[in-house]
Amino acid sequence: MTEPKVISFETIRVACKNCTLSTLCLPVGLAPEDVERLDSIVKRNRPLHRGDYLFRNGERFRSLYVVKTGSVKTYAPSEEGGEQVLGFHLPGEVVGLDAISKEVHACSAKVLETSAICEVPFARFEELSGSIPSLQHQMYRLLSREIGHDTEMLLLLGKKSAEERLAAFLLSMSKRLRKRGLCPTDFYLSMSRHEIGNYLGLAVETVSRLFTRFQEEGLLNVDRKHVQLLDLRTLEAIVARAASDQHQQRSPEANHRPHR
Amino acid sequence: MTEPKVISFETIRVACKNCTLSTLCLPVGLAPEDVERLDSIVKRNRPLHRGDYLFRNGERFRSLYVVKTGSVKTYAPSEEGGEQVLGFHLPGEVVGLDAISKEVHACSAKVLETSAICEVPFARFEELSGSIPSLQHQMYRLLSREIGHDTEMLLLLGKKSAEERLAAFLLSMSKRLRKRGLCPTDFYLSMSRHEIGNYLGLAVETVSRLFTRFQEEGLLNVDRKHVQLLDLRTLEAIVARAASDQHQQRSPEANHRPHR
DNA sequence: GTCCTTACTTGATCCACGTCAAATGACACT
DNA sequence: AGTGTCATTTGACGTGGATCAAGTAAGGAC
Repeated sequence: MTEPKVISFETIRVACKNCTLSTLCLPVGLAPEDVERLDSIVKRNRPLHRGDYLFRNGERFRSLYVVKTGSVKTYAPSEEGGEQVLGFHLPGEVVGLDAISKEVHACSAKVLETSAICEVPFARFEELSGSIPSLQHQMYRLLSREIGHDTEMLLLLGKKSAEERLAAFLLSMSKRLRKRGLCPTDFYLSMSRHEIGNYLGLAVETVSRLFTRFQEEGLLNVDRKHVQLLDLRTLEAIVARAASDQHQQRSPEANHRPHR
Repeated sequence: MTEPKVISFETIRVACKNCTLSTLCLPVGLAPEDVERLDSIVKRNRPLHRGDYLFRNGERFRSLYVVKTGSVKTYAPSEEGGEQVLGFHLPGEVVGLDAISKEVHACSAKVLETSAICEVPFARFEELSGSIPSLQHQMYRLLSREIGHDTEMLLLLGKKSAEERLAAFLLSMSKRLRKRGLCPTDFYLSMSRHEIGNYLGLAVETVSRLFTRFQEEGLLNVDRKHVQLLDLRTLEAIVARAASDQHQQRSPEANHRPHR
């Protein structure tokens, strides 16, 4: 409110219709006037900084948040500082979807680096989506995609080795960066080794050793938080390996009773 | 059409408004005429039997399925018969939510025992939900709840020991049966040890040994697929234990830079 | 009933990864 | 530059649970 000039500049720059994420975040085929309506309910707060919270565990659910730039981690804290990292959220991704059902946040969302975040008050969004079919459709898809993603993580945590997990994590980052037009082979990790390990169900030491080993094997270069993927092909092979090598269970259910 | 009496009896019996699951499955406060509308799009097929599929991996997504009686497992098959069991679905639970986004089923759903299943064609449901706000709301909540549930599983697979996993699984069954008015301490497991192990990320042998040990410790009785939980309190303590014992990580992020 | 298949159990090893310990390196603050 | 803090790395070791290997028992076909 101190500098109208800045505000108006920001207003233009950040409108949904100009957002570089619009293909990720807006429903395809949304009529311009509907984009306006959506735009009008989205709040654009000042940039947040490392350590800031979007919301905390236990707070009442009010809004969804869309990462515009930067990154956010969500985690379920337990007493005594223990926590389970639930996810890392990159630009274009929505945070807070799990809280819709309970109306209370079951996890906390913390900003990992200076980030721009859009806030979408859910009650208003829900109302709006009732009158814009393609918005509703997009929301169903968004929620469903999140379920699909969690499902992949279940597979990862349930069946894969440490090596496969880290490879999958790196490729996931790579794929998501590519989708956003960022370099998929050369990026900074805004989270610590500790957080990566926690997320993947591994000890920090294991993560560290794997980075070292991957580097020795020429799959990547690491320097601190900077990662350069050198051999996507092999990394993919490592992830895919799980399917064939592992748990070679000769599906005893496959040929169940011929139940004529 | 041979016995109108039976047909009409069935028609009445299975209508949504008479369904014993309605409090689980219908939005609260749905107007009677809206229930009718929902009812009219729901298909009620003949009972399915063990081994039947609701849908398979790769098929085009058309409908959601609601388990009315019986149970269903969903799993992601990989070549050579390996698979990851994604979930077991009890009466009142919806199957297929993860396929909305991709329009193709990424997993298969197989019936574990003779079951009655309602089919809800999604396109028609989606349309309907656009004109019934509370139906839309319920759908958002349903999808969100699924995300929350997956999130719990992530924690389970990422951080908990074999013992904790099995205890959590049994308590989850118990809780869900209780919600449906069924006996929460005495039930049959319609899935094999193998499937339980797969679901929990454990080897069959480990599951078997744990059942034996839990029985020795007086926590439950098992006989084949029949389980009687004797000491819910202790089982809960085992699950909760994870929070305090495990990964006693003194959250290095907790007191991050005081970023004044 | 017998045979056969497959589920489950139990015991004996093995190893991937967690845990413990210590050294090193970044970065922030003075 | 000097110091303290904390992230990361590296090494040594221990263990939970996977894997391998029988043995047992239940259910289905005939």
